[in-house]
Amino acid sequence: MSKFFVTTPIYYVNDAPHIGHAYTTILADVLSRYHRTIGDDVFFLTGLDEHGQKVMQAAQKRGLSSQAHCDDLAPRFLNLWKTLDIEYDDFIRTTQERHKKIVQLVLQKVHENGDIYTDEYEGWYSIAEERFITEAEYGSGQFRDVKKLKEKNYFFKMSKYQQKLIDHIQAHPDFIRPEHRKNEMLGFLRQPLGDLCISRPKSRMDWGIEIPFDRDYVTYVWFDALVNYISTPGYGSDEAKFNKWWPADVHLIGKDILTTHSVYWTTMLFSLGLSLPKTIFAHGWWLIGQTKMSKSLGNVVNPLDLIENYGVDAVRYYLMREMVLGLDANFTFDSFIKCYNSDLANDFGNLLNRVSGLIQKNHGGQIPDPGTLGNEEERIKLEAVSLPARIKDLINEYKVQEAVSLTLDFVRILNKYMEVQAPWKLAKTDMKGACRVLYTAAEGLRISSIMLSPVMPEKTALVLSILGANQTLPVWGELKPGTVLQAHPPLFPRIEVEKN
RNA sequence: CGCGGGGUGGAGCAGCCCGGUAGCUCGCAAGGCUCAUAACCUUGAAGUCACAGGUUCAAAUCCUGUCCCCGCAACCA
Repeated sequence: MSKFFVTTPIYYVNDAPHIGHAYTTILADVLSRYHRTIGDDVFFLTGLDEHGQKVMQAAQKRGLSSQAHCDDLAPRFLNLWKTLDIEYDDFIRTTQERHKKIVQLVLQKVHENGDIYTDEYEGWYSIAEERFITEAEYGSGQFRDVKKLKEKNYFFKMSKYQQKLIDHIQAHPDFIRPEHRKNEMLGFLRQPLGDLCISRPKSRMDWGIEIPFDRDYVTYVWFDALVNYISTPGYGSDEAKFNKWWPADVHLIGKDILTTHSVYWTTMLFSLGLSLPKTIFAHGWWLIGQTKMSKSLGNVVNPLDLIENYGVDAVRYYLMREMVLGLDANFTFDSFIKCYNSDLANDFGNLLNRVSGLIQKNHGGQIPDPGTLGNEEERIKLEAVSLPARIKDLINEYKVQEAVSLTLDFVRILNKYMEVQAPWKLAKTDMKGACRVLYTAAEGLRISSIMLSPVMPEKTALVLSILGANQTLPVWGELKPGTVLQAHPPLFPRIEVEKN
């Protein structure tokens, strides 16, 4: 048995949860569930980033303490995860004591290693936003009341590890994925790397973790947030646990925070002398039409609306089926409906109805005995039993979309098999043949359900319970003849769209 | 010449690394079946594989150039 440690980013508590958050978290959940089904020991970590200026300001506006504000907002994410059937193993909040003390420990260590120094930071400061803005932001001209400001701050010697990082990326082709992101990072690293400002004076912003060697400062986002990946699995608090889980098998992130993870986080780990995560996987964005989803455009899709109407499994399936991991994907209502109707209603759901309907009608509602398999059945069996290994390869390559497609291909093979064998005809002339065909189709359906269970935990559990096959393995022959089928409504009722 | 990815039937994509009848899903047309959620199965129409050269017996696939689209260029999944 091997272990699998997967993380999502910790989400900023002030954002409203949207499809991007949901996507990353569902992806992590699908990978986790998959690894659990093959017997791996899984640790799935997600959580919230609760410090920083925006939180502080929002809390002040509401007349709440910053902590009370966070406590009020955190359930928005927790409730969404519940609705989305997310089975995480730990949920870290950066304001938790267990996290804060480890961040301080980390800062202390990095400081002792000589990787933190003070300097005067000079940059463009936006009075309206109460923060320093980047050169690029300044150049955009979107900020008013901007002035040059000098401030003493603490800096992390990121530059010191530049060459080591380049070497690591080149020596580990799976470290940054997909490959074109790796190339991007190597391109980025051809220029000299600067150091990282990691502090804020409390006089300006005090909602953060106090820097252990200077109480007038709090640490700013990087150490605060990224350290969650090691503080949660026990760094500095539970050595056995930490050694079991670290390094992470994969940090799942959006492509927008690739630099943060592959450069900032990585150099921090270098300073601590810890090993690096095996893979940092940057997925793409969900686009609406051809444009990015954004609050200002007002085109943000709330996953909860879709779930309410079509069920959580359909939404999970669509998100996994439609996006090639690493590339951007288009979210359209139309493609959602098509995906739902063709894959889930017509192919998967309908196969269940065909099989269970015939067994009900001609075989007294009991799964028939297959007798001796013929050539066609052997062919189906071969497809079925080779499926788990093929899917394992795809999942290990993070080709979730292909793994899902492959399973659906098998479902289509089963539909075709039914069509060709026509057990409804056989029942009139060759009862043994009808039994053999229906058993084979039902067994194929069972195995495909198991393969789809990480993506659609609820509906596949339903199918398996209808077949009386809960807790079974994707091995041929686990379906027991004689089992009484349960009656059921259509699994995925077709969505009828009004044509205009 | 900052770095990188891509341009394949009406739509969305795979194939390109390891040259050799252009594949999948959706849509469209005709037929079949009628167990099933008007679902399922078969067949068909539809592609100068961005463009121009080159290598080769043979190129979507390798090389060169051109045009167009997109991503990254330090902090929105």
